Amino acid sequence: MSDLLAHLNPPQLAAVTLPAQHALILAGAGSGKTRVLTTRIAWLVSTGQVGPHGILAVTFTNKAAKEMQARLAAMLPINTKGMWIGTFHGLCNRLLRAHYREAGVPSLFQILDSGDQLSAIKRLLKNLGVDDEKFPPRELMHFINAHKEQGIRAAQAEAYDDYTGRRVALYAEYEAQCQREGVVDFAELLLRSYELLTRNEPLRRHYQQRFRHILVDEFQDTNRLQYAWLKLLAGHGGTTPDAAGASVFAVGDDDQSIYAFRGAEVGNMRDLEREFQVANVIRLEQNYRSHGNILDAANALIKHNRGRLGKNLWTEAGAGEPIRVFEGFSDIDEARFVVDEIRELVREGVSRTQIALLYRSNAQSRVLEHQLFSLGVPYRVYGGLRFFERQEIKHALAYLRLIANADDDTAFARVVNFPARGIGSRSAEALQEAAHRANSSLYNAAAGLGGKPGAAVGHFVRLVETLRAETANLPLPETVEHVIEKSGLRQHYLSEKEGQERLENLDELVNAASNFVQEEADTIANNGDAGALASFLAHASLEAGEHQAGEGQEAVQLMTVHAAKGLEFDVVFITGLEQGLFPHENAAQERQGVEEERRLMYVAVTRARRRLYLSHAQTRMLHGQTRYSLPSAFFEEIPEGLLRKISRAPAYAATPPSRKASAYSAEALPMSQTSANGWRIGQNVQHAKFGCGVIVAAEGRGPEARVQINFGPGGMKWLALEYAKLAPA
DNA sequence: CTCCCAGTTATTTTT
DNA sequence: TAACTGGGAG
Repeated sequence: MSDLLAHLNPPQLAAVTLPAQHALILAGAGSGKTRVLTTRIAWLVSTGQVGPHGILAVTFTNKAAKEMQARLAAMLPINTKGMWIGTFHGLCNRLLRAHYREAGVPSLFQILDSGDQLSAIKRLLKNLGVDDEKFPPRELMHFINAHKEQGIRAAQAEAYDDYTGRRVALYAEYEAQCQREGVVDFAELLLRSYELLTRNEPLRRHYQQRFRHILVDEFQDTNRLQYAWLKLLAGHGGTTPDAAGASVFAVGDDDQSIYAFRGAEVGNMRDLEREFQVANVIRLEQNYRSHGNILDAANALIKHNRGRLGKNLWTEAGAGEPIRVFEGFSDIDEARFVVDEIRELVREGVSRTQIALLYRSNAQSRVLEHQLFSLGVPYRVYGGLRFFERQEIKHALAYLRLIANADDDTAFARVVNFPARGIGSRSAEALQEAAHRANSSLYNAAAGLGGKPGAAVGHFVRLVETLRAETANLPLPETVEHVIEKSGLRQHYLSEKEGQERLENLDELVNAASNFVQEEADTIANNGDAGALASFLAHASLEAGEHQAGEGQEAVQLMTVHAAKGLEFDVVFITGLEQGLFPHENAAQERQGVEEERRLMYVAVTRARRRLYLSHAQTRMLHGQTRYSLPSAFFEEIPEGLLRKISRAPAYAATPPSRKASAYSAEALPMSQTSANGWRIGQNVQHAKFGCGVIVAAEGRGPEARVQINFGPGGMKWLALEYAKLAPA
């Protein structure tokens, strides 16, 4: 046990060995947060304060849950499988499977991922004859999820106007449809298990007494429902706090809260402190990742935010290099600089996997990729389609879902005519119609219809029935294999010209099933083969798999700043640091928007271990138009002394820029972009009220003429030339 | 049913 | 610019 606590710094040690009371750990970037969390659990268990049974550890991502699981397995001589360690959604799934009757869901309920949910909503609108122009499915989905994440059911939702009234009604219809089909979306997993525990007192007491210690990772990312769920499990559910409740150990960093846009409430940190009367707030401020200059920059930047819980990172490592700043005259120029610099670093021996290229939005990767590709630098882009989201995989899973639950209309609609078997839109509509009238599932309607609108529908029903019968006693991997074969999926992709990769993925699905069976052997043994299929399907929905994109080993890493959270690299390039892009212009409108952008920048900066580059471009191709921007306001928020402006290394300076000759001078800008009244796009101007800006766009002539100006911190403004008092700057 | 064209739109994303 | 969607034609 003593080596368990060895090498912990004083605050870390204090956090790990805190008595069984509520605690809030403010863990700065690179301060050993995961280590504290796992060591805390290991310490609690190995000192006999609590059995593995009494632990509940919650994370946001499967990756984090797995890492915690693995580290614990290495620290403790016991089987860690008995502990409840997982994501919010994974744990709720577990709860609902265990108590499906009490929760009012079928034993083999299916989980809709966001794509499935969207198709379910589209189908609902079609069935009800609702105009999807007036009620865009995406918007409705967001409306429904936002309500669920606030713990609000359709019955309680406020209809403050006619339009919202309609949306609430659709929310109610959606709930009914899900219930009928025996499916549950992501938000529903949480809400349903929250309601289960609220309404079922014996069950609630059982879990409240069972879990003695609740540990939460990335607490700043919790939404309201997740917080309420934690409160309930910790015994803070009723008006009378339960004396026998669990101790909550929450670890988070308000400065790294970057998911407000999807419902995260940083305020939960303060609420926890207040409502749980947290006496133990511990700050982990010693950073083991970055050199001093990088931390100083991060600290100075984040100081511009208000209402922080407060934290200042420091390191024992030296100051290190200054932060390098580069200004390109175009996005292409910027990319060229970045790639030249990368090649130089690689030549000096830096591993490409230790170089990260970060950007605010995915579209920015294009130019960078182009440059990397043309100079033959291996790279890997994060994001994009993941394994279980690929269409061939979703198709195969849909067949499996129908076997497990014939009422799953989303799965039915997906594959009833895939591979094509002559069930076109008219048969599909007839089916929808029949199902709607009979208030039954598509599958039942199809079975009841017999063979009337063409034998094809009957064929499909029989196919599914045959598949179900034939796979009833097969082990999971064989079931998957069988379904791929007999559904005609393999045949279909065999004859498709681009089908090769899809076939490989289908084979990979069989492998995934084998691995799953092996890993979950003990869990599955209790539930039988039907249980194995259901848990595999849940696994597929809850864990979409790796962001697979060219597993190239020695490759430069490209990703959005969001995707970089939690990662670290020796060398980091933050690109596109321009006003309007980063901070993003849409954020200026949102409440607290700019502060969230600043936290995003803080996350980006603190990814770097040894060297940090900040780059921006004067012009950039955006939505097919050339945009002119000022450097990001964030440059002003970092002490000048930490920054060093650099220009291209002499050897590369000679490379002729392609898009425009002679950079850096406004005169070089194309005259075709000249607007009325002598003002030019790209020109720097001064405005009495808004200060300095750049003309970004222009329209109209004479007295109608308007120009759009990017005023940096002042935002983007359209001004009529006739009235605006502009002066050249 | 499939293919093609025109129109639309354009932060960030895990489960 | 480019990617995706929906509608219409073959």
